[in-house]
Amino acid sequence: MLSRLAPAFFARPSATVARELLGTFIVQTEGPTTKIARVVEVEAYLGQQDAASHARRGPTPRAAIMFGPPAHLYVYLVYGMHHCLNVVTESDGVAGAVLIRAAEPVRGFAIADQKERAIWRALAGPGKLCAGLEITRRHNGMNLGDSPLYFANDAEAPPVTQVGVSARIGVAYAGAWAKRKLRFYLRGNPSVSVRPND
DNA sequence: GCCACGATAGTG
DNA sequence: ACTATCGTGGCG
Repeated sequence: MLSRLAPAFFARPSATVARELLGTFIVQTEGPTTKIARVVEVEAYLGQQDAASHARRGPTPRAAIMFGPPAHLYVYLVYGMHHCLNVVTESDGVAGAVLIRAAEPVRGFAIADQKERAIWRALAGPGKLCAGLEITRRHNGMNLGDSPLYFANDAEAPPVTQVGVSARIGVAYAGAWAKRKLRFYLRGNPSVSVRPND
C-alpha cells in the first residue's frame, strides 16, 4: 500500500533526502493509466557553493525555485530536448534539490510494441525517465503535497540495502565539486543509468 | 540583442 | 566521437 511522502520529508539536507528517496515510488496519476516506478538512482545538488548546481549563480529566474519552499518539483530542459525531474529540498530560503536519474518501471508501462518495450524496460537516465513518465515543464513548480505526480513509500516493501555512492554524472566542469560523492544508487540494479564499477 | 554551452542519450 | 536541438544566462 503506497502512501504519499509528506512535505516534511523533503525539508532536510539534499544528500539525506537523496539517499532516502532510493526505493520510494514515483506515482504518475495523470493520463488513462496510473504509472508507478521505483527510484533507483538520484543525485543531490546543493546551493550557491555547489559549482555543479543550477543554484550556483543565485536565484536566477530558472533556479529561483531551488531557493523556495521544499517539496516542490523543479523540471527543466537540458540539451534542448530532454527534461530533468528534480525535487526541491532544504528549508525555505536555502537552495537545494535532488535530481531523479533513474527508476524501475513497476506498473502502467505495458507497451505492445517490442521496440518500445525495450526502451522502457528501464527508465535509466533523467531524460528517459521524464519521457517515460510524461513529465514536462508544465510540472515545474508543482507542490508534492497535492500534485497528481508524487512520491510514495510502501511500508511492506523490503528496505533498501546495498546503496552505491559516487560522483555525479555530467558535471566534469564543476572543479572540486565534480568529485563530491553526491550520487546514490541501488548497487547492481539493472535500471541504474551508468554502469558503476562496483 | 547575441551566442556559447549544458545535471542527455542514441548511434557509428 | 558525433549530434540533435533550445532555454538560460553571461556579456556588451
